Amino acid sequence: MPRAGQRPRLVEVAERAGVSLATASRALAGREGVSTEVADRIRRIAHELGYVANPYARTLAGGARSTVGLIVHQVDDPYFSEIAAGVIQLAAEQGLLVQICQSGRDPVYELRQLRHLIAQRVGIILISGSGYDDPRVEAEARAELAAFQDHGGRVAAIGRHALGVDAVLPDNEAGGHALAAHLMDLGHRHIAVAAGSAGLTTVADRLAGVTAALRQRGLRPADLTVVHGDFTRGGGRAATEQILNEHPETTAIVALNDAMATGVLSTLRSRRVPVPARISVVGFDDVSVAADLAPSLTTIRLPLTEMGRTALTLALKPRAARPRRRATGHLLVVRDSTGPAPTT
Amino acid sequence: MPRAGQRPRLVEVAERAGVSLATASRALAGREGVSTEVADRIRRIAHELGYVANPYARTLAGGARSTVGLIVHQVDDPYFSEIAAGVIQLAAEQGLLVQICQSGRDPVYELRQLRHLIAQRVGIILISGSGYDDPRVEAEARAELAAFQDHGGRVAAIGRHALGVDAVLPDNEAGGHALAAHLMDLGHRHIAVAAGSAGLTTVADRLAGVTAALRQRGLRPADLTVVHGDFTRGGGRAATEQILNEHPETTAIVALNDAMATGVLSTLRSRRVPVPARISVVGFDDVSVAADLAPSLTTIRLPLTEMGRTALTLALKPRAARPRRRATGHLLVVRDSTGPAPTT
DNA sequence: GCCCGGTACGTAAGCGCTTACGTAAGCGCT
DNA sequence: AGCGCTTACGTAAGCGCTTACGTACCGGGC
Repeated sequence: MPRAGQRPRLVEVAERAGVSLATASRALAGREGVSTEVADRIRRIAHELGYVANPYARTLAGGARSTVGLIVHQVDDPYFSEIAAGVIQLAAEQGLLVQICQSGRDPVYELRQLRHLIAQRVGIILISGSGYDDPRVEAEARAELAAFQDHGGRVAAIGRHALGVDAVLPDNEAGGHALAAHLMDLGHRHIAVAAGSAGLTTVADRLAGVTAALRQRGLRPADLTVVHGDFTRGGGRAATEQILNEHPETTAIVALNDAMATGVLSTLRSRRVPVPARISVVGFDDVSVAADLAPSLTTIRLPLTEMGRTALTLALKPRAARPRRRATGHLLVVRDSTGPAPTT
Repeated sequence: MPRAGQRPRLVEVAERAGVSLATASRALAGREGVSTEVADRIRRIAHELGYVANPYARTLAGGARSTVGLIVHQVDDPYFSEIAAGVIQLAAEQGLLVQICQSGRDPVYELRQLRHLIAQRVGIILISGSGYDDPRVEAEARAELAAFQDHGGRVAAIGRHALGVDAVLPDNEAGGHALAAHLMDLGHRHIAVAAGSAGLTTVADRLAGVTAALRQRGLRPADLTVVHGDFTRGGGRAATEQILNEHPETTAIVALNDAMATGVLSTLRSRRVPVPARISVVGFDDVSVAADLAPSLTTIRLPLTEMGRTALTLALKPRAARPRRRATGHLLVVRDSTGPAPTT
């Protein structure tokens, strides 16, 4: 008998179908050992009753955990919100729930969030955002994730390669290379980099691509100005001030992500420096507003939403012998923020 | 005895403390009926063991549900991602987990997500984004939420008032009024509105504010051009095309949110229409990129992140006799996209 | 001295589900 | 007919926790 005002339970479904709890459970789980007619009848009745399994009971009883934990640095950063959108989309299609956490770019806090998710017994953990250069923290995260996987959890990372788990990896080095090459093709020789914190692996990788391109064309790394700061709009502003003051000969600024590029453009505008006539600017990521900045931003396109989907797809597959890696590819999108180097 | 490689259970804590399961549970829940010394000892041991309650078992047994479901239209829309950031922040402070769902601006799909969250037995539901003008769907959502609350769930809405639940309500009408007044102060008399879908209550409310301001100053509503479209960047682009083609006398465009305003600016730029010299543009919401568009956008500031926090705060309080309402206030932020009406 | 009430704890019954194991029926085979 | 094997289902034991109820003990009032 259905209890008034309560959600139907599996027993109700089973009773209505005239079968036992076990059979009903098996039928709804799509497990074998139930004849087709009976299974169909059970499913039909479940649907009629609006039955939805209680995930707490299901998980407690040892069934599949159906929630995925997503760790981002900051949801209101478009880089992460676009990734999150991809994850949430695919999760909804698969009937999974997404629990989202912010780490605030703090490795220690991130570790705490990670432990919290594991304690909450999520089935899948997706961890996005640059890794940290601090071997201690990375090692702890690695160990925690390894243990989690040994107990049947699944993990995928987005944009970090040092965790020993499946990963979706943007082509950071190649992208950095393409940006620098593009600027040099335009005649720029005095290039400055607005880089994020030195402790982020993403920063290091992108920077490596830039310096490689310079070296390839005969410039010495010493010719490159690199200013580190926050990997955010504010960091871009600060870096630009410093570049303008200390390296006035600069004709092009490479911001290592679009958030910083936004700050760079903002400062140049308020300083009335014409872009790209006097200084060219490039970003990295191609978040969706990049095309709407003024001038619209030349940048490296990463398929952010797709990256989110891919990461979840990896995590839904059974664990492989060795961590899988998916490169994202990269695409230089040339817009209005870059132009020929000014002829002195 | 601790089972190898498993997370500690409450029994382990209880055994180590030499007490029964019940006492351990009471102590950790901070319930009374346990002497201070014993409770302290239990808590200390739990901490030493790294014990974290299994939320599935806890919820199944009838304890407090500790997860909050957040429904947004689209996470990668800054309006929602900034709200989400506020919710996630506060949730983390409170030790709650946030499950996030996208409705994709589809009322039917939204209803499905809502039912899904309820079926998942979340404890709190936060539902953000404009309401729909479709009384059938709203009524169903209302009924679903009422039943959910009757079973002890808590609900708060952000930006919708027809759900019969606690709500954080942006000052849509007053904001619309302020925008129109600002433009008229600048001498504009040929104003067009790039409005979102007519079926969204937010659109209707903001539009009402605009027309009220016009009427107040002696313009007839017929003098106002209103073009409906998607409540997105693309919708803003389309609306602008139509306005330029069919109402060339227009000197100011009111976009009813910043996403549309972005599209408006984008189209005006590609059409080489000087802003604000020839046409002024205003938006609504003040998402964080609004200041970085070119020209920077005059808009109505809503405390988005704060709104997310406030909504969760409301939901954490016990239900009141009548739904509570919190107005957000509004602030006209004048930037570079508005200027005096051109002297013909 | 006894009874009463309160406090501090233990006992055990679930919460709704999954699944190992048991069982009965049906089949083909010798 | 009897055997074993498979298939289709039922039985019941938990998963880890909360909580209603029971019990032991202590102090105070008459």
